[in-house]
Amino acid sequence: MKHKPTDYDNTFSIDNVIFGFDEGSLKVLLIERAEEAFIGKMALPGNLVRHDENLDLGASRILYELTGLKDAHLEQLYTFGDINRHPLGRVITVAYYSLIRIKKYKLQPKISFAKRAAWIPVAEIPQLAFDHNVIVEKALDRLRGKLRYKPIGFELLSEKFSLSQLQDLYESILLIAIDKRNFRKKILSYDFLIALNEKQKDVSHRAAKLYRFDKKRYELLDKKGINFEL
Amino acid sequence: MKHKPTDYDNTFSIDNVIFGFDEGSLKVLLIERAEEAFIGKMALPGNLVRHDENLDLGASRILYELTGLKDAHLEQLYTFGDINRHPLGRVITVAYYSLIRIKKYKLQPKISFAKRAAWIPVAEIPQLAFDHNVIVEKALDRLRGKLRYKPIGFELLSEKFSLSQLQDLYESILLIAIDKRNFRKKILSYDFLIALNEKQKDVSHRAAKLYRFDKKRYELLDKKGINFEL
DNA sequence: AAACATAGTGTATTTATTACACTAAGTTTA
DNA sequence: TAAACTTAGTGTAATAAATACACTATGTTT
Repeated sequence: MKHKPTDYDNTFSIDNVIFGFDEGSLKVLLIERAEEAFIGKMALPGNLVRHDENLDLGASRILYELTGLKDAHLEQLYTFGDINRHPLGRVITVAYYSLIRIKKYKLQPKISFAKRAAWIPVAEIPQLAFDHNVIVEKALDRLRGKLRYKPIGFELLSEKFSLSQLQDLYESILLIAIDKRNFRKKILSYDFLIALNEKQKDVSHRAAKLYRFDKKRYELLDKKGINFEL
Repeated sequence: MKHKPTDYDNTFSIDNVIFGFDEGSLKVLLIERAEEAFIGKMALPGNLVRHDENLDLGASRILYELTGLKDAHLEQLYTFGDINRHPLGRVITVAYYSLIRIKKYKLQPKISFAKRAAWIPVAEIPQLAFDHNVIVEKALDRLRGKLRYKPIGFELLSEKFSLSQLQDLYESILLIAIDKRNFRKKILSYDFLIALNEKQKDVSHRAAKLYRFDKKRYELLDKKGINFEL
């Protein structure tokens, strides 16, 4: 196989899979590409890493430039490097993922590379550029695995949430049904949820009590060797 | 920051963390480097990925060339890309890991890049080239996490093993003590261990019954949603 | 005031985990 | 050749965790 060098040969890119949860369903942050390759297609917010930039920092920068999001607490997911995954050259991409509260942020691309950014329900993801559908699947697997063993669901809900909202989140991401009483018993038994003196507003039925997740308490339990599991 | 191009700039490498278990302790496969950088230092078996080579295939090829090992069932671990991790240029490395039966293979480097290959107990790993100590730590974390939730311990033991050997393995990798009766009860309850009509030989005490892991049975249970957990 | 929607609560049963100590089968030693 | 040694192998009771299950409470809308 002959090697015709291009600007894209032997480059690294980063692609971010950002999950949010809104209106009862899990969503992914996608951009519409304004440049080749795959111009006009939806894609994960990703771009080339700079020569003088660490991967983790590159991931944050790229996410910010393409969507306006900051402080997303990105975690590395997997690296995709098939020979022909990029039409313009040999580009391997390191995928990162993160969970965020959708409502806290406004989407606003900072560079023209992205025409727009939007939250798309996981069930409605179209065919994406490159191997990005595969990357999203991998991220979903990871999210589902992690959700069971780490108390990360809260990162997707607003600061204050009701137990029913939390249960909904688990049920809709893991695609399982959970008994209400058992769920409450279990999640409260860990003692990392703080009941607030506050209720839901603007609901047309009995308002639910609100809770918040106390990270410090969780870390204490974790250090003691008490492992969360739903 | 100015960019002085070198042969190593913008290249990808692969580093393999291969675990084995022998004489009651966990070991890692290391090579002695015969080329720059870090000539003479111990390192993980790793090298640059070819331009026309997928990452997974590259990992197998590199492992074979440097150690003689084949069919190691490598799994991707993590990608390390700090700017200064490689003294000769910007090289990001994709780490893979695998568990193998030490006794089944003979170590024999196929190219001069590696002066020799050797199994080194995890507790005695010296300072390695590049960021390879960090990579080994990451692989250890992953191994420990996985050992608890997937029946992978068998990949480190010979085909036929006794329950005590298996328990030893868990205890020495996870650094915990396990009750003998409870361990046996639990591991046998999963029904994926087949008792053989065979006993240990060449031991100077009562010989233990041998078992083998039945992968098909495990996969059946897994499909039924029965999750292994030690 | 009745209908509606979601919040909130307890108990009994089943299943899993833990703690715990002796006998069995071989080998080595005196 | 018997005693000492080494590791294999086994069961039960007590405790803790998971499950199954249905009604009342609180507020809103009609």
